Amino acid sequence: MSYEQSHLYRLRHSAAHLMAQAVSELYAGAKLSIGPPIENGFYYDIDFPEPFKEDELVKVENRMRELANLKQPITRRVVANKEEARALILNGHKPEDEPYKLELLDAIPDGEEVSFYDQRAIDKQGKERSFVDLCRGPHVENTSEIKAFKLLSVAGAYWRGDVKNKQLTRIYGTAFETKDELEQYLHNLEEAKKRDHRVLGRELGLFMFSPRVGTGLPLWLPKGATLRHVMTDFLQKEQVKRGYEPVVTPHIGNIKLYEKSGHIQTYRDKMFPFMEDEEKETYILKPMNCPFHIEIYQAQMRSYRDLPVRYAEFGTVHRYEQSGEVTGILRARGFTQDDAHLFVTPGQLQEEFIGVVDLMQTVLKKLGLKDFRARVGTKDPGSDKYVGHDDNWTAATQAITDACDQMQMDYEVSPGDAAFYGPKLDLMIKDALGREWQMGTVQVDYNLPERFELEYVGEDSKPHRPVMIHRAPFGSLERMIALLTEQFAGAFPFWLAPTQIAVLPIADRHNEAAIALSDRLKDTTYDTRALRVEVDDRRESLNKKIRENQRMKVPYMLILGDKDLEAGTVGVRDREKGDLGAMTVESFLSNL
RNA sequence: GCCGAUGUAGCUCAGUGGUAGAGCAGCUGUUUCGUAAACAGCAGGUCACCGGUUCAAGUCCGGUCAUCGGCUCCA
Repeated sequence: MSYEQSHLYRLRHSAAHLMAQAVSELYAGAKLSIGPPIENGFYYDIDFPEPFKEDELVKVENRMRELANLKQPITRRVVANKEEARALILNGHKPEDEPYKLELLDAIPDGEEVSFYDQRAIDKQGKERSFVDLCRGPHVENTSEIKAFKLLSVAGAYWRGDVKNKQLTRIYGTAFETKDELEQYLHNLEEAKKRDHRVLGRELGLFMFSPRVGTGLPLWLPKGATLRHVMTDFLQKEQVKRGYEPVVTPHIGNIKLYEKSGHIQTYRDKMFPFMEDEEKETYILKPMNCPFHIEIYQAQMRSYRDLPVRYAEFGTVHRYEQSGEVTGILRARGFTQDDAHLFVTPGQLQEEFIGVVDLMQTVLKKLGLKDFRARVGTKDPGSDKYVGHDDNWTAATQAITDACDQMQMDYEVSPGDAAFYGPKLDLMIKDALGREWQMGTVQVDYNLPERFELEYVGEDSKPHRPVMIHRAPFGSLERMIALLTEQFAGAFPFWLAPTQIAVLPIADRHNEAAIALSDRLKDTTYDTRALRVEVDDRRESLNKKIRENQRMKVPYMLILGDKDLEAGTVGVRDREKGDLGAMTVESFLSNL
């Protein structure tokens, strides 16, 4: 049974109504809009006459409890027509008091059933308490079923999700069948916070931010920088195998290039302020790498025999994200895309797209990510933010879905989630707090080749227009590292761990042997790279060294004391399994 | 950007208008240790910043900045 059909879903929906009833009683003039159940709870968007503060949640909660205890039966009422519905919404109020509900009513197509949910009861003072809401339902049968609930937070939310509309106050809450389940959920939330990449990023020494550098501009620390290198090494090797060629391009470029690409027109408000030189030329900090790669493509005549051309670059870009949306390295203002642009003939598009999907599947497998979904972002017909001809959009969308079908990649089509220049396939994954983020992406682009008048000479000696594929299997190194950190709770798999092995001498007299062991390990190649080893020769107890290396999630600790020097062994401790006992270095290495 | 919240030592946090505190980390000394914190001492602060109220502000009020949750937007 799906969540939408479950009793829990109805319970949460009813909890939203109960909250609306409490709010209506407590705040005269509060206008209700919508209040649906969501993945982990519910919310209700309300237009309050005065700002609603978070500390008022307790008051609302208490009132909800009182109303729940009245054991109000919840009944469904279907009205005959919109006039009757209108009267029921207004219930003696003026139309301007119920603008949102009336708008919702107007949006219901004629002929469709219009239903209301009604809950009412007589309280101890003999007064009738009631609440009627325009609603499709379904609901539970009685408000007394709503026992385990909690209001969580207050947020602003635009009416109908449109910034041009008024911002309403959204109150988030959650409800469960039992108090235990509620407690468990709240406990899990606390646990999830410990996995937050911002917390682990600091504890593990991966990256930092400084107010003296700027919002959303991460500083990569040695351990984090190592992680980046391991990831880029891996991907680079995969790409070389698949015929990609590396390129490197600057961080800034002349604005004219970006005017031609269309970025300035569509992207201006997301770009850092422009720079002007003494000759009055304007430069921009690049928000995307594509125009530079296009310049490289265009620098010479291209034959159909040269195609596909695949230019790859770990390109650092800067985007001026709104202050409220910067989130650690999940959403930074400076980040590095594992970018590549493929210039292909229309006939090669399908095969190349499949090749990219195959690369992505390889990457996901290596990273150990399973819990993701694929989304095909298509054009929202109602929006004017897109560039390019409809025919090309249709062909590109077809190419994407065909490739996915052939690669047996399950996907959902999501209108409105295309890039401004073309449709795309995105890989979506959730972070520790359950928020979904886009990681890898492949985008088909007929638009930029046209804007830049890209050509190749075909078999017929005539010029033809190539198609471009933009793709980034990680998406960005920053976001991918954030997501991996949260997925693994900081305990990266061995091949990825910034420090793979810590050598722990028990006493000072073992330091020399520890360093020798470390040197030997560093000369050992694992997964095409030298092993990453650290010696912990601080004058601390063994227990303390173990504790701290355990906290740093180092996969293996090699402990070296008198017994080992004598026997020619090391004490091996596994991050998960604990003490594995003494063994020779050879047998340790062969088990890696 | 907008709505709400938070900002005290490197980190986690206490401090209820009257002389800024703890644990961990750091430093110094002692300890040389076999699988998750040895012991002792020392040092560490413009209580985010600016302004106001008050005899007196970490504490009350206003503004700014940063961070956190959400909306919109995005890799």
